[in-house]
Amino acid sequence: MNVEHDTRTRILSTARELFHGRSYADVGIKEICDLAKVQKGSFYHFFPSKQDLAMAVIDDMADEWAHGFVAEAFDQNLPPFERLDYMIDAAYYWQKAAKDIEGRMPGCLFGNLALEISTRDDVLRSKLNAVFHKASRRFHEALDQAVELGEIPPLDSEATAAAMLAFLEGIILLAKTRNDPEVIRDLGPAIKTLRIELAHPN
Amino acid sequence: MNVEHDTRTRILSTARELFHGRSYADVGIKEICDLAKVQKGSFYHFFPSKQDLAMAVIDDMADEWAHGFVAEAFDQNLPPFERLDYMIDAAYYWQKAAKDIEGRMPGCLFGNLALEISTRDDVLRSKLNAVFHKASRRFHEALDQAVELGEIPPLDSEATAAAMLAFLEGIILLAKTRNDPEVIRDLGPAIKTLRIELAHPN
DNA sequence: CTTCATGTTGACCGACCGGTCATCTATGAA
DNA sequence: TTCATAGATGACCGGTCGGTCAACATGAAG
Repeated sequence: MNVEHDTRTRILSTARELFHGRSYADVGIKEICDLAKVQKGSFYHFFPSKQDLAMAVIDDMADEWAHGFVAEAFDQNLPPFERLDYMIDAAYYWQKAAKDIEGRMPGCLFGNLALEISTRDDVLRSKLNAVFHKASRRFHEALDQAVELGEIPPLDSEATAAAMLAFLEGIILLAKTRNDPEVIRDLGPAIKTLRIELAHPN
Repeated sequence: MNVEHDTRTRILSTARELFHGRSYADVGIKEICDLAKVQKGSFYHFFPSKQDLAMAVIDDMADEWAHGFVAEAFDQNLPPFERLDYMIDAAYYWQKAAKDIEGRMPGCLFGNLALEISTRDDVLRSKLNAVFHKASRRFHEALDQAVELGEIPPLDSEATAAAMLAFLEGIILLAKTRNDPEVIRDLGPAIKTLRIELAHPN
């Protein structure tokens, strides 16, 4: 039932917000429970450990992402390169909205978590790696279609896709460090200029 | 004297290693003291707080960086675009060496700290921002020289420089998440394809 | 020999950490 | 009506956190 899982959902969304806005280590279970109006024992009824919570948070966010503006941006009806612009725009507006409300740019939850915990927790690292891999596939698709349509010459679309994702994460990192979402808008469009050639056989 | 500052130096380099290999929040002062063979009271004789330690660590690393392989990579005698290749190579070999020794990729200390603490500590954030700004100046210089030499058409060299730095941070992030330094070598060279055009007056 | 600054020592502080647990309540099937 | 199960409660655990402090060692200047 809905009510049964309501507690779990409240924990999940509260944790996601806090992890995103601060960091994994900096947010305690007590704080999550207080904000979600859940008792600690209740928390551990749904999540065996903080690590499990993090896993669930990543899954949750990845789902919402995939079915949300990522699905919009990578709409098959859009010309491939417009999807890139859409993605940059979406990132910009999201970060800007967050900053307008909270005064600071949270950045990308996945990027944040990846840098914070991937040296400490291999399970979470590989989960985040999977999220990135899946995201990179969208870029890959778009690039292949752009080649098919003759919009760009053939290239190593898989590597270029990964490079584009890296660039996206990189500008979000820089923007967060400057606490200025405009960085995303200023640098973002350069994502379309990234190219990795096909390795030619020798 | 040397010996007088030896304790401070030991704290500093131990903290740098631990922060780089794990994270700011995950490393306690006790652990730093134990590894550096320093008493806790002694620690607080040199650093008023953990935040001050972080500041010193960032300064320390930024100095070593600037006078180390960054100075080498951006050697004025190298052709501008070869400096970019050099920088990517240096990042690759450094991360690879670290992984071979410790089994995991530490990534970029500045990037790690930036994503972890820039929403929590504005002082540290702005210090990290300054480090990035300084690093971006090297790219800027190289780009301006490439234009002067007629190697590339004129472009918005400041924005492109920032984009290149973002890309570098992005591929290190991705590589760390995949725990595979090869990502840097595979995607890195694409840094040379990044371009942001000059905004034309309308 | 005294004074003073620089540094060292380790016990100590309250707060908080992630996590446990016995106990209680609500619900719905048999 | 009974009983099992899912969930809620909050006290409690050992350990660690960042940080403090009074006492003490050392060595150079007067």
